[in-house]
Order: sequence, then C-alpha cells, then structure tokens
Amino acid sequence: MRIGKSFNQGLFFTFPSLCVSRQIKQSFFHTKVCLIEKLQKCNHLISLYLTHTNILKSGFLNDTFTANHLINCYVRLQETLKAHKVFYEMLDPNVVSYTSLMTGYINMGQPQTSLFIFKEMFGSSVLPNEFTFATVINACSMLADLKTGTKIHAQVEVFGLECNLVVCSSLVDMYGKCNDVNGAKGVFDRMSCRNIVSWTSMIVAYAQNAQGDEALRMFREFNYLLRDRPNQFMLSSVVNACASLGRLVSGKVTHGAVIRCGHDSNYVVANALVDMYAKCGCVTYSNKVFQTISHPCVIAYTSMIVGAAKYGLGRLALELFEEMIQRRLKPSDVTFVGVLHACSHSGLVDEGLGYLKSMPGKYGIMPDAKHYTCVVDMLGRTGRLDEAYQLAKYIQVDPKADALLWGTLLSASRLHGRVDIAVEASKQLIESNQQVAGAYVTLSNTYALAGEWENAHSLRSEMKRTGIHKEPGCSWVEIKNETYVFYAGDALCERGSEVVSLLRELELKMKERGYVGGNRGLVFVDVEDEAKEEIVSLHSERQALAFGLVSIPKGITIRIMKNLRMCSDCHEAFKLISDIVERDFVVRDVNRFHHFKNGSCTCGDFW
DNA sequence: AGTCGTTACA
Repeated sequence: MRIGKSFNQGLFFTFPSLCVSRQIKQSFFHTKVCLIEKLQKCNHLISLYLTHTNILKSGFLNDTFTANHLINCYVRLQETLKAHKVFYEMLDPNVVSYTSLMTGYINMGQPQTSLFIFKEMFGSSVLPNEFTFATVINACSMLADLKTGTKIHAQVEVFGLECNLVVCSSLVDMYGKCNDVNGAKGVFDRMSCRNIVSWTSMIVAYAQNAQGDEALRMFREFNYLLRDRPNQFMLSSVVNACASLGRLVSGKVTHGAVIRCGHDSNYVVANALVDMYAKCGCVTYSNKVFQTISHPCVIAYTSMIVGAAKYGLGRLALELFEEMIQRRLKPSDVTFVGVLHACSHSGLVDEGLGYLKSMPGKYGIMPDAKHYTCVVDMLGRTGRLDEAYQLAKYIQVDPKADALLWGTLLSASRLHGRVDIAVEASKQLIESNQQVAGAYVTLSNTYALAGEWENAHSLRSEMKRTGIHKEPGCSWVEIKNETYVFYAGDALCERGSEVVSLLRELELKMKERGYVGGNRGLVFVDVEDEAKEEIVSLHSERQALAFGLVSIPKGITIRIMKNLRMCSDCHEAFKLISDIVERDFVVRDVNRFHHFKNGSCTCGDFW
C-alpha cells in the first residue's frame, strides 16, 4: 500500500515533469546541435561573435563540449587570445580544452605559451592524452628544447603511450629538430609499427643533421620494405636531403620519382626542386622548374633569388625581387637575406644599403642579426672594413648569431689584410668560446698575409700547445655516380693530375676571356654576356670550391687545387699561378705557407 | 560527438 501510494504519487508528480523535461531536453539538444554546426561552418569572425553571443545567452557556455567547439573555432580563425578567454571562464575544462588552446598558441608561433599551459594542466586534475602529448612535443620541436622534450618523452612512457604512432612520430621529429639524431633513431627503432609519417620524420632528422646519406638510405629502404608510394611530404624531404648533399645525380633521380608519383605540381615539392638544383650547381634547371610553377609563392622566389645570389648573378636576383613585388607578393625576412646576399656577392653595395633601409618602412620587416650580418659581409668584401666593424659593434645579438657576425668580419679582415680588425673579431669569437680553432687559423693566416710571420707562427704554436685542433676543410665534386672529396693539405686524390691539367686549361681560357677572380664569388670585368654564361656553366660554385679557392692579397683570387701538395709540387703550382698573377703573393693552406717572391718560392710549415 | 603528428627558402 505504501509502496503503491508512493508509486502512484511518484507517477502522478513525475510524469508531467518528465514530459516537460524531455521536451526541454530535446529543444536544448536541438539548439546545441545548431550552435555547434554553426561553429563548425563558421569562417568569419563577425558570425563567430554572433554565435558566441547566442551560446552565452542560451547558457551553453557552461557546457564543456560546446565551449570546446567555441575554442576550436577561435583557434581556427587565429584568435587565440579570444580562445584563451573562453577557456579561462570555463567551469570545467577537460583535456580537449587544454589541447585545443595549446594548438592555438603553436599556430600563433608561441610554443612557449603552449608549454606553459601544459605545465598548468599538470597542476590541475585533468590528465593529458595522446593528443596533448603530440601537441606539446611539437612545441618542444619548435623551440628545439631537448631538455623539456626528453622530460616529456619520459612522461609519455609513464602514461603508456610509447606505442602510439602519432606520439612517437612527433618524438622522432622533436629529437631531429633538437639535433639529437641518435635520440630520433632510438625512438624510430623501438616503434612497434611505423607509417609514412614516421619514416618521413626520420628522413628529415637525418637530412637536417648533416647525414643526408643516411636520409637517402632510409628512402631506399622505405621503397624496398614498404613498397608504398612516397607522398609529397616524403619526396620534398628527400629532395632536400639531395640538396644538402649537393648531389645532383640523386636529385635528378628523386625528381624522376616526383614526376612518376605525380607530385611535380605540388608547390612545396617544386620549391624544394628549385632549391636543390641551385645547390647542386644547376641554376638553369632551377629556372626550368621555377617556370613550371603557375603561381610562384614567396618561397619559390626566395629560392631563386638565393640561387642567383650564390652564382654572383646579383642583377638577376634583384630583377626577380622586383618581379615578385610587381606580382604583389610580400617578401619575407628570408627574401631580404637573399637580396642582401646577392648585393654582397656582386659588389652592389649601394643597392644593398638601399634595400636594407627600405625594409622597415616599405615592407614592414625589421632587419635583424642575419640581415646585418649580410651587410657586414657586403661592406667587408668591398674593403669598407671600418664601417663593417662599427656596424658589428653596434648590433646586439644572441651568442649563436654572434659567431656568424664576427666570423664574417674576421674573413673580410683577412681578405683585405686588416690585422687590427681581425684581432678584434678573433677576440670576440675566442671569448664567446665559438669557432675558436677557426678563429686561430684565420687570424694566423691574416698575420701571414700581412707578412707578420712571427705572430702567425706563435699563434700556431699556441694552438699546438693548448691542443686546439682545426678540422681540415674539405670540398667535393660529383662526377657521374662518384663523389670526389678533397681535403685541405691532403695527398692528391685519384686522377688528381687530370683535374689539375683540366684546371690549367680552364685558367688559360678564362684569362683569355678577361676573367679576374673575386673572392669566392664570380666577378666579371669587361666580359661579354655570352662569355659570362659559359664561364658560369663551367665553374659552378660547387666546382669552384672543389678546385679550391686561394685568395691573394688585394682581392685577386686564383684557383688551385686545395689538396695540391704545395711543398713537393710548389714548382708546378708556381708556374700555374705566375701565368695568371704577375706579382708576388702568398699561398696558404691549413698547415703550410708558400711565399712566392721575385720568381722564387719559400715554403715553410707553420709548426 | 570535439582535440593531435610529417614538408620548402638564408
């Protein structure tokens, strides 16, 4: 009876309310679905504000699911601060709320804030999942923060996510970006399953850490093991690996794979090809690929500008820049590095200074350390060492950029025999504990150049005494499938004599055509346009480097084999050089000096 | 139900 009554009462009272509640719930659900649909479709801020207001009015802001959608929408429209405000006012943020906001800050280029939110999350009761880890690992990659990355890797294991494909792929990428190739390989090897993304990450890790050969090996292994078609991501990475190796043949083979896989119209792949051909010494091919791009973007133009700049085709680089501006493309900070580089390598100092000046006002880009370093280089190359030195002193940069800046000034001082500035620049490098061996060697060479043999010698002795060792420089040239590496001061390579005799022929031809060498760049004086092209095709920068460039006082540069054994072969070398330069000069390599004076040669070791 | 990862230019 009591039960029945209570049952009846219950039935009587709850039935209508159930009805109402269901109706309300249905209408609530309907409203919610509508609002979320609106958020998913929303592509404009104005309509998003309207939907946000409606969500606020209907009380759905307190619903975590709806609020997450709202955060996502703001993140998608790059309004991360608004997303953060929604997040801040949430009653019950969950793992999705945190992860979405972290992604927002990463998209904004603020990985540091993303890390901060991750740390806050750890202080709350919300636990991270695989999505959170993938995101926060990406933040570490962007910051190249190995310390935090390694800590997070440990947490990944604590949370039992060491088998997650996405998390592990991002770990491989993170270790790669932090220059820890072994870390990357360790994660890659331990993965229980891998996909094309994990393979691509590993290839990129090798390519970005000067192990292009390993990258190419991985690519071959991928093709062999998985028999999967490489996608545009993998192909652009492999093209980049070829570029980093300067290996034209592999680059062409990869280009073939790109065409076969139908990715030649992908703009990233095309940009990578433009860059690769430029780095492998084929600007003509770069241009061919560039012409196939229907709407070249800033990056494609930048690659072309940089490529042209490297070949001493400064005017071409500037024409490309102007063409780009006419097409209403906004140059990036990197574009200006290319432009300034072009001016620097072609002696267009006034133009270069003009572009530097125009950057903030006309293009809205503040020049930073890398631009100023180009300008120091530009001034230094043309002998305006005092201005270059003043500029270098004026710029304040971080230690890493600092080494580049003072290193540039040091090279320029050596080129122009300015011992005073070379001493200052070396001091800066040695004090900051960067490029110490290189600084010693260059300073010693500058002394030698100025005839201060005592100083040159004592510096070398000091290096020997303190055990500072300079890795010998090397150059290489790729002929067919073989790569020939030349080390400074090394014995002649196989077929070395053939190379030397070819070089002699070239020197003679170049002399006939009125070639006057500049420092490293290809500078032409009174040469017809047609001849310029021929010379450029004969002597790409890569080839020139392989033959070795030896600078002579007052900016005259001649080419001899870097690995020519000067002491035993100095008579030969002397003949070669005296054909071109009719004056006294000094040839230096890593260990020895060769002083040619009045037709005779004195050789000596620095040691 | 919603969240995540790989690529290019100095």
